[in-house]
Amino acid sequence: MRKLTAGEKRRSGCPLNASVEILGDRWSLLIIRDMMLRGFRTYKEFLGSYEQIATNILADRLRNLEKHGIIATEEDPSDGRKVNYVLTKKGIDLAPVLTEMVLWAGGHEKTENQALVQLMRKDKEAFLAEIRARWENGSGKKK
Amino acid sequence: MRKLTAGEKRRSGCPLNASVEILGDRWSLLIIRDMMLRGFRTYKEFLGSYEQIATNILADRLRNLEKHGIIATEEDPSDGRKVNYVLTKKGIDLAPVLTEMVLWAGGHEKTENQALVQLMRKDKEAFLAEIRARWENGSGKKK
DNA sequence: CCACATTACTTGCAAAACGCAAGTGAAAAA
DNA sequence: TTTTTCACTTGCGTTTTGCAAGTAATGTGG
Repeated sequence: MRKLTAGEKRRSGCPLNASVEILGDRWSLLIIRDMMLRGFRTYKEFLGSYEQIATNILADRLRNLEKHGIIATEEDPSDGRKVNYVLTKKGIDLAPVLTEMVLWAGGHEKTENQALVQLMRKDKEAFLAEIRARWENGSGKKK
Repeated sequence: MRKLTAGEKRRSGCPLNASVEILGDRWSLLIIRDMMLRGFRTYKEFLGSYEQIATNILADRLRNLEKHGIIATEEDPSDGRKVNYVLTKKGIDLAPVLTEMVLWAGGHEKTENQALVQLMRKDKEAFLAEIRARWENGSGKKK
């Protein structure tokens, strides 16, 4: 559990408020999604995602997620220009949050990717177990 | 499932993106929390909540939640000044999302109300069933 | 019945966040 | 060695947020 750094003050001690202060914007969870579900790791990959985040916002969000210990950076051993972003344990633990948000919208809004929704709905625990397994062995990539 | 009204365009069809576009701000989920967990129903009660939302933001967020069919308004039979806000089925269905966000922050951030976190952790399904039951019989209030 | 209180807002304005377009510097590729 | 790629930063206009104050409708006490 990280401490709050100097300037930070929470509006309240409520756990939901903490989540909302850290993740409550239009981009942070989409970045997590791209890492968790699509195996994205680089700035360029995030920029290529369908929702078209702006470059400065992406840089800001990555900084923020790292500051909160949700992602970490690694330098690419084979390419000095690249920065690889990876989920930490804290980041992987957001899988149930993402899942419930997908299920909620999948059931109440007109959305695509109903295949994913069906998969999650059919066996939520198996789905979560697979994500955890993928990240436990380092890569975050599908086998 | 509601249709998108004229001016609205989703950045993508991803269900997570839909959730984030509807609920991804610093206040909407706190309002849902106050309704779901504390039985709040009026503008004044929301204003009195610990996080101190501004009056114009509250009005805007309530409008938005109603527009998305997450809450509904009822006029108070005994007091013509009051407007009672209640969760719809779609709103109640956000309970798992709230729960997972509470559990995540409860486990990874320094927060208060660990009693709630423990309760959710110990038997998540029972907790969700109780919330649904409370709202099924109309009131949303604890017995 | 009349003054005052309460409820649910709206309005105005300053500050912060967001988003687009363009630019930069370091490393790799041609 | 020139060009391309990658991960950003900077400038600037627009939108959102947040504070303070105001308003209209309804209810209450004397």
